[in-house]
Amino acid sequence: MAAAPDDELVETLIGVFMEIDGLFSTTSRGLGLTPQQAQLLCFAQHLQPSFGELATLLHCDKTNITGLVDRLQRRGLLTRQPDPNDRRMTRVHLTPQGEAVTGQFQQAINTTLTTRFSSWPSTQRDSLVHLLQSAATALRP
Amino acid sequence: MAAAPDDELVETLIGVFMEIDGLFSTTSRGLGLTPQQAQLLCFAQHLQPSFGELATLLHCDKTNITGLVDRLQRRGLLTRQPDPNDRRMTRVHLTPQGEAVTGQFQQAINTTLTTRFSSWPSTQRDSLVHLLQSAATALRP
DNA sequence: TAAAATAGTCGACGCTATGGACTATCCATA
DNA sequence: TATGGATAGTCCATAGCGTCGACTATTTTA
Repeated sequence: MAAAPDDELVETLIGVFMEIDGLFSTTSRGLGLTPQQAQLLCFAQHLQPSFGELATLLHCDKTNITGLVDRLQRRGLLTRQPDPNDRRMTRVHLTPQGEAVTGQFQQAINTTLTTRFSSWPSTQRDSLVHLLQSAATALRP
Repeated sequence: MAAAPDDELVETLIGVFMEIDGLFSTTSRGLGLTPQQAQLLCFAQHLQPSFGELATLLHCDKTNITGLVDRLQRRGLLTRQPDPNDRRMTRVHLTPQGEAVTGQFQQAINTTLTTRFSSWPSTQRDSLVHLLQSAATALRP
């Protein structure tokens, strides 16, 4: 492959991406959720996002959100709440059951991820956190 | 959130993951491919993977690969080749046209990713590469 | 007040993903 | 060497994802 330095950065970034992708898929499936559903629930946990906000957060069309929310609402994990300030908007609120399963998902991700890094010395972990924070802002255009 | 140090690592990892996820989606869509199709083409570029290998690489069931390959074959981007050593297996080979579009995809990812990091000094880039390589192996169970 | 922009919904269409049943092939080992 | 078990791919049915275009209701702006 004879990777140039830049290609090496790209390559490792994608390697980490694919590992986390797999972790997200298997973890959400284990809880009876699709990855998209799990991601939506995580976004709805602290904000009460509107449908349009969910569409931009999930990088998809707004018409997709309708069905996504329908299925999660049918299972009692969230509710539609009208926005008091703008009657065009609908906001998504998690039910207690939705909070529970979202917490389960996050905890599962958290424990597998932290156990994977448990052998790392804290100095190495700190420098990775620091570099990843810069990388995340660099990646946002 | 008052994140503990470990939660901070998880949080930044997921932040980077989601940015790359969005980049993959928009880039593949721009070339008329789904993200799964683009990923399959990338895997088929240097190896000639069997269907089962593709299934594990893409973290999905083998029954899914049949249709995925069907659609890419119908568009002339790859061919099915019987394995000479094991007549149960079918291997996937890219056509020249498939090589071309795969190269376009990779180059698009590559350039946007490297321009995002263009302002980074090379020492910082090197240490990120080094840490990410360790992280990728740590993430593989 | 009329025109333009925004928020969500619906229907049609194709792609993704799984599970179960099926065929063909390979590989033990009796 | 036969036969039983494992493996590789396919097909079907079903559910979910994702987009586009058209539509209604509600703001916003001119």
